[in-house]
Amino acid sequence: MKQDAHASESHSSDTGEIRRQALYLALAAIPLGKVTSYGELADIAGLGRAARWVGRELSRLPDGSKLPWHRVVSASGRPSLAAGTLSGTEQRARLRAEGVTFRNDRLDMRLHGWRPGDRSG
DNA sequence: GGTGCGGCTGCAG
DNA sequence: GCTGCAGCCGCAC
Repeated sequence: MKQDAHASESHSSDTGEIRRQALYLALAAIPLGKVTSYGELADIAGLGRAARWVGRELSRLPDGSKLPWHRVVSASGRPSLAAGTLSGTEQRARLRAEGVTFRNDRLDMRLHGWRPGDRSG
């Protein structure tokens, strides 16, 4: 059966909110010292291929957020943020602080890459 | 309700 | 390994 529209007063953007929370949950699930890609994170959150949307949401996160946004990098293992930017520098600093080693502005996804069910964490 | 855009991704050169 | 191009999904005009 289908629920009537006026039954859910927050129908205007509840789906978007749920997706956002799913994203936050998936992001919070990334263990320390591990990283994941935008596409992977989107898949984990059940968003499919909405990798770009993930990146956009991460950029909208407040500075005081407890979420490990710095653990999200591109699939190639390179931070999407430019090294010259403030956020880019902070991302690299946080990752290195967690034990992630960089090599030529890139990290080893085979070593630091995380996926749901990974026993490394 | 259609169009454009995005912190991406995968493939080809 | 880097650059260029097309595909994808969801959000903001």
